[in-house]
Amino acid sequence: MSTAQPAFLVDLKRTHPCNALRTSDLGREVVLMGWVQNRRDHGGRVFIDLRDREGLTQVVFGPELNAEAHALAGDLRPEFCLAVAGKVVSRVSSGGQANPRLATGEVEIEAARLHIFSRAETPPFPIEDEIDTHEQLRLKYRYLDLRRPSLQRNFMKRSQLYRATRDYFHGERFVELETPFMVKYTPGGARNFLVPSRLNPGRFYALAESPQIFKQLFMVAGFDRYFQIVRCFRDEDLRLDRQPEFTQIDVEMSFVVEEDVYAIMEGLIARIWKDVLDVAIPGPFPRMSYDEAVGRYGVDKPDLRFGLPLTDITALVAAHGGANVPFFTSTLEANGTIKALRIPAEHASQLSRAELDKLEEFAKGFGAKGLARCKIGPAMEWAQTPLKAINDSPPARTALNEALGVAPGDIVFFQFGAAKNVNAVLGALRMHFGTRFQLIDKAAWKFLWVTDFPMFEKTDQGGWAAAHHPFTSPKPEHVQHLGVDNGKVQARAYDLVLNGNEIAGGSIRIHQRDVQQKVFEALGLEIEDLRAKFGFLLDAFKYGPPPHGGIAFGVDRLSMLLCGADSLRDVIAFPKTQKGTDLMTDCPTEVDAKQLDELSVRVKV
RNA sequence: GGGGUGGUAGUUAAGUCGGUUAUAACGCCGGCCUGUCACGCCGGAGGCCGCGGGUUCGAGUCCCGUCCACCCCGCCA
Repeated sequence: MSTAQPAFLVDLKRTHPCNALRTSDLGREVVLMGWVQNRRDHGGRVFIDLRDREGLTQVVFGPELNAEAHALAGDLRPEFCLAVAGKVVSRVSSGGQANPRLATGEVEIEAARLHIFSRAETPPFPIEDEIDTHEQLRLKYRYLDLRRPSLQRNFMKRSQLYRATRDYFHGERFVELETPFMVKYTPGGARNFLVPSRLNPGRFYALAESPQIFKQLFMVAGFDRYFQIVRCFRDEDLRLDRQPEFTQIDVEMSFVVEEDVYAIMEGLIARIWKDVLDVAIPGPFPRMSYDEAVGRYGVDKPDLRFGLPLTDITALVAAHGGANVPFFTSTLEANGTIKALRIPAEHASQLSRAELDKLEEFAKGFGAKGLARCKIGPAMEWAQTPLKAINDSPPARTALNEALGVAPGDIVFFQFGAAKNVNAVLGALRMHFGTRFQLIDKAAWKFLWVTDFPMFEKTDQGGWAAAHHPFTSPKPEHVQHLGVDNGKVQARAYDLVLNGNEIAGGSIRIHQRDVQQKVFEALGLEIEDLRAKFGFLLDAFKYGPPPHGGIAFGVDRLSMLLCGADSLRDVIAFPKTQKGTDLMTDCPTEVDAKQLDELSVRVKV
């Protein structure tokens, strides 16, 4: 009986992982442990593929090799966990063929002993890379999903990413420091998860959205260079690339300006790409202002792997008095923006009438009222378009054609109205076409620093909110506008963008109390309010705060890009669903009345 | 808060105009097989058609509601 072989694990240790053996190991006595990938039973000859996180090795059983093991091998089923001891032999010399698709395909193990550690029920889905299973099921049986080689590769890469990060920062004299997860609740920004305090009835901790203030206090404390790989929590709606708890590489440095931060982070990226993918990422990365990014690409995180830039034609149209084109004149009257996206003829010709019509629905999904377009005719006239009145104003048409750089056969898409909506729609449309026309080089790594962000954004209530966060330093030359003309103030903030994804964001912080005070005031925060919320920070800044700045990377997104994964859930071991539930543990749950009572919490539902 | 897609055997899917016993593939179970590697051959089992109502002689199919998962908008300082 198999259970009567306790020698395994005690005096028979695993000698190799399952991807290690080659013809150079022929004749060696080895012990492998792992899971059954597959069994091919020919009666007098039984083959199994034994799998561990490294790979596969074929094991062969035969009555003349070991009768007991051969008999037991008949019982084996996928995902049984077992140990095999035997000799490495050549498949060809043993009368078979090599399998060129396996790293270990020239050899096999002749099983002299077999020990079944545990049997397995039939798994709900096969443990292999190419599975076509609803994610619901994968999440319920996450421990089986995680057995799949592709996910194991992802997590081994993520582990390397962590190692590269720690190695790099320690080499640059950063100190790894921890900050609390249970912190003071501050309204504004992302919603917080709350933790009731049993010892302080009626009071709550918040789970930290980020270690922002604490890392600044590390700078006040003189740690100079800090980093941390840290979990953060935000109670916002979820997406493909957003989880309620996520991980950041959090960084803060004293005595730096923007260029110092860029240089250190470019070094980090180069190190990570070298160590994880063995790819060289030369710096420095290109820079682009927020205005240019939004102007040319419609978004503050442009994907530079392909072109298709947007063109703002508002001024040109205005210069021609709207050219008697209804959409143009009404937009000008409303002080709106007019932008265009040109699709060159070579791509435009692929678009059927039906597809063009469907694009309008696509645009509406991003807030468009419609999607005006025109086709450039042989004589450069605007055809098939609600803007056909332009053809009655040849000078205006010529000027626009020139600005757009169009040629016959091109199709141009237009948006009119508030700049924010115009950019959102055309930016999304541009990305759509990038994919649709396969313009995106999948192997490219296009890094970009986006700089010169606005300091504030208008809120729906007509007030101002911090675009980054309220500790971001305004540009010194803009401090005079604080509270006077907030829209003019630019921040010393920056984002690192990779292939159209924001992978990091940060800023040079305010270290002068008076400037901090002015920013708070510009945001409309009351003084007492301020003292209550951020008094400790203002107090800290009384005691010689150094100039400082930092950045935080979204590690999950970074891992996703490094792994080429389609979803954040493929690089987070135990992710939540879009409703924030865990299908494996069935969480969150209700709690019993006694527990609630102890916490002085009453539940309304 | 809003829009979209999906839920039928263990899994992935098909299921026409509402009509007989709900199909297929893979998987699973039993048997045979000494060179397979998507092994092969023979045989077999397996269904709350997400859930709850309704219409109908009759519902997987039509209607209403609801739950779950996924994608997107809003949201994410």
